Amino acid sequence: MESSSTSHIVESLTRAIVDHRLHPGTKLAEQKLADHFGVSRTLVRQALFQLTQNRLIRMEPARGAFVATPSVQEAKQVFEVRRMLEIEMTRQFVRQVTPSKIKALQAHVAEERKAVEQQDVPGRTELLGDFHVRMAELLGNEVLADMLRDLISRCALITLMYQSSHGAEHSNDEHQALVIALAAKDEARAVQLMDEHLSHVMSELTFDRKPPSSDIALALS
Amino acid sequence: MESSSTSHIVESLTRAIVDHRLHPGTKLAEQKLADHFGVSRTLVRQALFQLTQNRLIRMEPARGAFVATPSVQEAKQVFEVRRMLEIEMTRQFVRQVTPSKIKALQAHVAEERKAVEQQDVPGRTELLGDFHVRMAELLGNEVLADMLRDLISRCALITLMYQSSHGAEHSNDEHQALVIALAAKDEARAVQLMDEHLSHVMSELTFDRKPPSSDIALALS
DNA sequence: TAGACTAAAAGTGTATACAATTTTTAAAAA
DNA sequence: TTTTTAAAAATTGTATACACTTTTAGTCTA
Repeated sequence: MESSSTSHIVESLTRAIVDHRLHPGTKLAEQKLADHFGVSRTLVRQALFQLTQNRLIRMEPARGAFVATPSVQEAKQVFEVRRMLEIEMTRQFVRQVTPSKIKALQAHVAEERKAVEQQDVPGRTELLGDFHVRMAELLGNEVLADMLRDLISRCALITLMYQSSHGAEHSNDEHQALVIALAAKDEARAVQLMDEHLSHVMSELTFDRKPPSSDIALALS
Repeated sequence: MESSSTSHIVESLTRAIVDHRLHPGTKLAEQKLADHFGVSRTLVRQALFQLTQNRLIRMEPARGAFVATPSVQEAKQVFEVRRMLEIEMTRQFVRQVTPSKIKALQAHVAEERKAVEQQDVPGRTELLGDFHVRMAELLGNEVLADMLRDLISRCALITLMYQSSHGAEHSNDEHQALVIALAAKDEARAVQLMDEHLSHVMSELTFDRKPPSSDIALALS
């Protein structure tokens, strides 16, 4: 397209994977990516190595890069780690909640609702994930926010592989209920709601894989 | 040295940083690293980009790579995230504890003690960190273990920047006490001990920076 | 001596070249 | 028709080349 650099490629590919335009298992041929971004393979390669660290792709020696296909076990563990982080995050949030933070979350939930109603699938996926990152940011913990961003990106992959029914409006409702509990400073209830929310997202996964598809040129256009 | 590849360089540099042979702020000149590893800059560069993702190094445009110098704020946030993860990990550990898992942890603590007594500084640092990773592994959550590995690597950097008194034997004692509580399936006490342990490690940090040093050739030999 | 300017040296950012490996294609054999 | 084999094409892994930027060293000036 235009001005680039490794990080631009990383972001673009991440976005494509999280938005489900690139499916698990898709081969990421270096030259094709290089052509698409208008750069040399060198830069593409650097980007791919970075994405390897997030577990969004895997590289097989001499065979190239593929969009990751997380196993059932990995999927469960990712959600388990999210649960660990977010339960404690919720506790802390309640302890240092302020009206402006509640307002920020309410505004976010409203945006979610709009995206759900308009059936804006990529938009609502992003917003539903961002809710959790937003909580971390409002808590003032950027390290936590970064970590959750990574985990949620992986969840987007997992969701695509294993999700049968997409409980989008359901998640939105649960976010809303959580914000109410946070505003009421009801720690026990907030924690319970967050726990149930994550359990619920996870319980909607059906652990029988579907086969992946594979056209990278189209996905990135 | 010998056979290489990007991941070998990543591991070698990670090790050097975690073991305090490379100090925060040290310039990582690409050609020097390339010469040291007997490869071209291409591979070094790929490794550096990967290390960027772990926050072990930072890259400044046109100025090169440096060992990261985490801010006070970042340091506190890293420990906070560890606390979140490890408190919940402790809860779960108690719930699914078995004699063989306790044995494994006891063996680990014994190794720690040996390293502390022999004043094997790099060895004890690694072992004291690995205790936490080991718990995650015994819990069967590899995703969690990976995440803790990264966080603990960052803690090694932070420790070097901000730690005044090294409470190595103290940490070892706290690990030992924790294992006893785990074995007794005393959830409340185990969680409390883990919480205090992390608070304690963090409280030993003195947040007034020291200046970094800088010879990479020596550090890697 | 200290500061500002300039030229040389060193270092980073990107593309390209080429060897080694894998994948594809096509032909031959069962 | 299916399987095997072999050659060709495509792809990855690594090194090198070169433009551009930053750093360094030295010279000139105040």
